[in-house]
Amino acid sequence: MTTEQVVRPNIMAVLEDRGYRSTNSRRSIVHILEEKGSGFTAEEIGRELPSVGRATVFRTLKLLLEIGVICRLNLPDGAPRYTLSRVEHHHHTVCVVCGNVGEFRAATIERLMRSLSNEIPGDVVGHRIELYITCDLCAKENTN
Amino acid sequence: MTTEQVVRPNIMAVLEDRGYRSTNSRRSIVHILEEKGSGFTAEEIGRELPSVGRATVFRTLKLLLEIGVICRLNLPDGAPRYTLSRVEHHHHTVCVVCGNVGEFRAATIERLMRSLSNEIPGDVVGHRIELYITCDLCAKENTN
DNA sequence: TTCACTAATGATACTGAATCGCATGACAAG
DNA sequence: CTTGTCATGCGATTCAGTATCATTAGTGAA
Repeated sequence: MTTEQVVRPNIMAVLEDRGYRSTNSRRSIVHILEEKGSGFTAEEIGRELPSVGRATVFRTLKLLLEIGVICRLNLPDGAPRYTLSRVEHHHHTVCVVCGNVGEFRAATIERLMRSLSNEIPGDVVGHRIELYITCDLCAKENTN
Repeated sequence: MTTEQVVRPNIMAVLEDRGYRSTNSRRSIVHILEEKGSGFTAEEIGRELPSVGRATVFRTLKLLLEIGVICRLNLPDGAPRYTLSRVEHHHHTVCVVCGNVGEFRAATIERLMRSLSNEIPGDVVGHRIELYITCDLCAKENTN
């Protein structure tokens, strides 16, 4: 019985609905994820859960990736960062200074992509958009 | 004196203009790049140039990346692929079946990105768009 | 509750991509 | 040709992720 505010469907429930077992390791990993919310690396998770094996962290992240509750982001440098996905289909903003990751949706983008598919040879099956930004926090720190 | 049709500025010249030396290794790597054009991996280059050290291949690719004559693409799986950049600013199509990479430009995208920057917190400093497609060739092979 | 089946785990070794450190070698300016 | 230094190749190393496998612990049925 916790007081955490879960803003999204219970991830463990999603796992169980798909026939995956609710284990201690998975619960604690998911718990960390919900705490961090975005921009975490596999390494970080592992460091915070020394009792959980390295392989299990990767296995679980892979699993969550497959069922679509997290996304993997390949930044230009550094280890890939994972982030909880709040909404079904979305894109990411990445701060080029601090590496923080945000999400956004824009219907105009989706419309544009659809219309673009006529000009592109082949069948468009998906797309990925990343906006590189300097977030307000980093911008402020720079001017000081 | 070769008969190759160089569609873009001589890469070696760009390197030299920046004060980098024109060496055998760099020349042969650049030569392969111009031959392949797009969608090559570092591994492939290395395989075709056994006389050139592994590290040198990566160092050279990194160098070319920095001066902007090639792009690195992080596909959902597999090693990153590099491609010569024909034009200043552009985006990529990646065939999810064969991994082939194409380039495209669309003024509408750039306009949209500009207008989007109002809705995004922070300063937008760049963007990256990848379209995942099944190319005509792969589509044809699948129906057979 | 107990049981048995099997998915999941942790430890460890391994892979493949990329980088580092360093001694040697090759450029290019004089 | 000489010289300073940039670039190279080699081998060791890092780093993310995976494979293997014996052991553990969920789970559904009895």
